[in-house]
Amino acid sequence: MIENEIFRALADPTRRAIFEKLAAGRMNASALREGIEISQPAMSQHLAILRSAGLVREERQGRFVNYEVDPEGLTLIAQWLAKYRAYWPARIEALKILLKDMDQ
Amino acid sequence: MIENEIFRALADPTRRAIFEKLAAGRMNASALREGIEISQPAMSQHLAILRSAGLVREERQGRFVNYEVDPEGLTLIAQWLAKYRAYWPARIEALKILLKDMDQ
DNA sequence: GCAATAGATAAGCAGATACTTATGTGATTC
DNA sequence: GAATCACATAAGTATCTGCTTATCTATTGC
Repeated sequence: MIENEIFRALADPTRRAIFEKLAAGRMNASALREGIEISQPAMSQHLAILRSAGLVREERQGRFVNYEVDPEGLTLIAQWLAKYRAYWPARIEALKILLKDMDQ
Repeated sequence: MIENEIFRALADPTRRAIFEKLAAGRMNASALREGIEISQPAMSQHLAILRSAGLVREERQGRFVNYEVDPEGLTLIAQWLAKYRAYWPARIEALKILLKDMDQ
């Protein structure tokens, strides 16, 4: 089940940091390592897990591999979250702003 | 960091099942065990983790302890998700419906 | 072809996690 | 007040996770 992979992937703070960095723009694996203290194999392993969860996708460009956020994973989280909307507080401003953006 | 606790808590499929069951309505720990094959201590441990993550809250009622969904945890996930709204696909129907509900 | 570079994969290991059984704690019932 | 019930906590253990070092694969440039 992919839902399980998504939450497992995000359970690790290093992977969330990698994901956040990717959200700033597509980047190859070496560039991702800058600023995060992490070995090359560890980064490669984290990216494989994020990719398998559908949170990230890759595109090989010569001997570089560019990674970027995959909207599919985010959509699945949004769907999971939507199941519990009965419990959300009346105002979640961030989401209101989101919807306004979407309608423009 | 609570964000970390939330994602760690949701990384376990048994805990997500417990959370989902609680979303149907407040329930005590014994009632929660019905339908899920899990020992009493295991349930108690899972509930402690969900509670510590802010996903669930408890209210003691005599010798029973009623658990219910805590909106705080869900709000934090929504905020985390909102950070990446630039990557959401143009239409996430579930969330649109949510906002319409909220405006009424 | 050969060296260098970007990245993936393999194997091993220390620490974390989710379970188990056993026991403790607090409230209820008789 | 003794037994019972609902639940929490403790301690031990098998399994999982994330790291490490070592090695492999694929691409580039000479």
